[in-house]
This record gives sequence, structure tokens and C-alpha cells, in this order.
Amino acid sequence: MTATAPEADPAGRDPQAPGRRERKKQRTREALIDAAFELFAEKGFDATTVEEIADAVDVSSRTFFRYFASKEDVALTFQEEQFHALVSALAARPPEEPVITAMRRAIVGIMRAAERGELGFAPERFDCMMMLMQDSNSLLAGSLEHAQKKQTMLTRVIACRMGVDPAVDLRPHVVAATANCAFRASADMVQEYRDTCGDIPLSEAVDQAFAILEGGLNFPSVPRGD
Amino acid sequence: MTATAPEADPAGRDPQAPGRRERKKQRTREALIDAAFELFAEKGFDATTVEEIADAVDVSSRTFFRYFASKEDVALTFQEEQFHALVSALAARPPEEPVITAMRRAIVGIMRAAERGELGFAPERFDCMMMLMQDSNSLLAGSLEHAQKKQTMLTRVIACRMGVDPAVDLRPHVVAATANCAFRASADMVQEYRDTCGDIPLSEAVDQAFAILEGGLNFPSVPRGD
DNA sequence: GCCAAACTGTCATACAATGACACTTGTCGT
DNA sequence: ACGACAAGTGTCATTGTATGACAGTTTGGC
Repeated sequence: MTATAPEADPAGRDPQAPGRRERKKQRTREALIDAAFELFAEKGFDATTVEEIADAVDVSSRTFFRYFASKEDVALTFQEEQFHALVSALAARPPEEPVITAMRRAIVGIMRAAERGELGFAPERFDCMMMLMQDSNSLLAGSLEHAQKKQTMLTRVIACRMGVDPAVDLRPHVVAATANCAFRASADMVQEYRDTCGDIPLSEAVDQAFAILEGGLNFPSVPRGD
Repeated sequence: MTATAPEADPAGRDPQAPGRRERKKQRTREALIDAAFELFAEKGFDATTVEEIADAVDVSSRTFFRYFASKEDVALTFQEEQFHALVSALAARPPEEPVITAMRRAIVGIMRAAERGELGFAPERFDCMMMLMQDSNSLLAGSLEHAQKKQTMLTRVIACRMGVDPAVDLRPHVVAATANCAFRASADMVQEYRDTCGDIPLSEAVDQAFAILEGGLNFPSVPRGD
């Protein structure tokens, strides 16, 4: 392995450029994610062991845990990326917009982008994760835990945008929780809908969910026209 | 151990009465819960091992897992009981009430009852569980998973009340998710509030959260009066 | 080329959770 | 009262997740 690569430059030319070590680390990380999803798709989340994932990439399972905090973590990388994108998108919304509107447009925008593969990962991966969650309690739990942690952060962002103190004002908490709420409600229905009719884009369902929430939820009980 | 107890009756007098075996089982179960909470309160959830809980009651850890599916499970017994009470309370609401109103009153009613110790368990236990969740990710995850599963069931109850099909109508999903949403938002704020000002009853916060949700969440962003 | 830092593998270990099997105890019929 | 059967429990073994310690290797900076 001599310096046959064209970019090899003995004099440290670009101090920002990630070195070979960094690149290798990144490759290992992505290889682990790829291998994990391949195995998950094949055998399911619970039936796949960390050792199998590590073996597929030819590293020790100890190394796996140096890249990911848990087996759930490797499956939730996309959720993590989506959240980061969400915070940016929310910050980019014009300040005249009411918070719920900003939130709604930010989320729906992110989800549409994700469905088009514009967020740096294949859309199938996210779908795959949603499917896996149906069959694995531990993955569902991990996802919810992750989302809850993010909700706490979102609350601060929203409180700031509203100019109120989250320690004494319930509203930012409710708005942040609403994001989770809309997402979970939509995911549940999309899943149920798939079994009977067919696929529906999650982003559309989430948009609808926000519409319902903004409407105030005032639905009558069944008229009992027996 | 001869029949010195006054209730010993050779002729099976009451076929409904739970036998000694059943009573002993119940006692073991409650002893495990008691021991678990004592240890949790003392050392925290994560730092407490199943073996310690089992030892405190003088049973094997294998037996612990015959009573509870997981270490989280023993801490979530109250959450389980609250949910059962909620479903009953919801069913008892008059059919003229809009679903969101029925839900709100059912939940707030249950939580007030819980705070008064009218649900068969000490209110401190529930408070304790909420505290433990702040420090334990696995317990938080378990709680959220449990709540999510219950939400799915709630969705069906609500869909039924609304007279719609949950596979094609998003609204019952959103209403059910709203329950979780209101609860989590309130729990987060109550916790934050406690650190700065003091205690506030969770039931009141939840009631407020519903009011906010029913209002449609239309809050302006900060006026920027710089 | 050399040194220090970063990365990895190989132990060892703790804990959660489950299956298998034997043993004890409660329940029920006679 | 006795015995058969079922329920409950303990012991042992095993799998899988996760973490700490330590040594060996690779990489980047000098």
C-alpha cells in the first residue's frame, strides 16, 4: 500500500481534511449499519445478535459497542439524523409563523425530504426501521426513549421561540409533545392501513394529524342512530 | 401445621374463595413489589439487581421472573393498574360527551383518585416511579413502551366510541395519542417545576394540557420586542 | 523513523432473561 | 385420610447485552 492514491500529500496540506484513520472509522461505522440492517431485514431485530453483526464486518463485538451504545442504537441512527434536520428546519421557519405552524411545516418538510432520500440515507432504511419496530418490543422501547429525550430538547427550542419559561409554562411542553404525538398516531395508522388497503406516505398522515390537532379535537361520540 | 385456623373448613364451602396457594402467590407478589420499591428508592433502579430483590423476599431470582416479565415490569405495575382504571372510567362517561371531553375527564378523574390513594396503591409509589424514571433510561423506555401498547388499545376503544374504522380514520389515533401526549408533557413540566418552585399535582397539569390541546395550540412566536 | 494518541482484539465480568428438570406443596376426588 | 395431579419453586445451565481492563496494532505529527 504505497501512496498510489492521487490525494496522498506528505505535507499536511489540508488540516481540515479527515485523515485515513477518520475515514476508516467512518467506513467501519457505515459497514456496521449496512450489515445490521441486512441481518435485521433477514432475521428480524431480536433474532439478530451483536456478534453476528460484528462478524459480518469482521470486527469484534467489543468494537461494535465502541461505535454504538446499544443494539438499538444502530437501528436508530436515522431517527437521530431526522431529529437534527428537524431542529435546523424549525430554526429556519420565519418568526411570524405561530409555533404550531412552524413545527408542522418543519416536520412535514423533513419527512418529505426523507421519503425522497434527501437526508443522506436511503428511504427504505427508514421504512425498514418502522417495520422492525412492529415486531420488536425492545426496538420500539428504544425508539420511544430516544424520541422522548429529543422531545425534551424540542421543548426548550419551542419555549425560546415563544419567549416563555418552560419551567412555569406548560404550553411549550404540549407543543413539543404534539410532535411526538402526531408522529406516533400517524405511524400507527399507516401501519394499520397497510394491512387492509395499501401504502400511504407517512408525511401526508403526519400533516393530517397536525390538522386534526389544530382543529381542537372536538369530535362527537357516535350518534347512535341504531 | 394442623387446622388451627378458624376458617379451615373441610367441606369446600366457597368455591370462589381463593385457596391458600392463591393467597400465598399474592403475598409473594406484593412482597416483591415492596422490596423492589424499597431498594429502588434506596439505590436507584439501575443499581438494583433482580437478585437483590429476590433475596430480600427470600425467593430465587428465577421465581422473580415467574411473577414479572422483566425488572421494569415490577416498577410499572401501577401504570398498568391506572390504565385499567382509565378504560373503565372512559366507558363510564356519558355517550353525549365528545370523545376528547370524555377522555379528559376520565384521565383527570383517575389521576385525582390515584393521588388520593383510591386506586389500591399508595400515591407515593407512583411518585417514586416518576422519580426513578428521571434517572433510569431503561425504566423510561419501559414505561413509554408500555404506554404505547396501551395507546393502541385506547385507539380501538375511541374508534368504537366515534363509530369509525381506525384503519382508515386518523382521528381516533390522534385522540388516543393525545392522552399520552398530555401525560408526558405534564410530567416533564411538573418535574421541571419542582426543581425551581415546588410541587404541583400532576392531575392539574394534565387537565391544563388538555385545555391547551383543545384550544388548538395556536400560539404566536415571540413578538420580538427587542 | 519515532513517539504519542487513537483504535482494536482479547480476555474477564456482571446482569437480565429463559429453558430444562427435579422437588416440594397445595388442591381435589374418593 | 390418602393418593394423584397440578401448581409453584429452586437449582443449574445457557444465551445475549453491555462494560472494564489491558495489551497489541495502526495512524498522525514531529
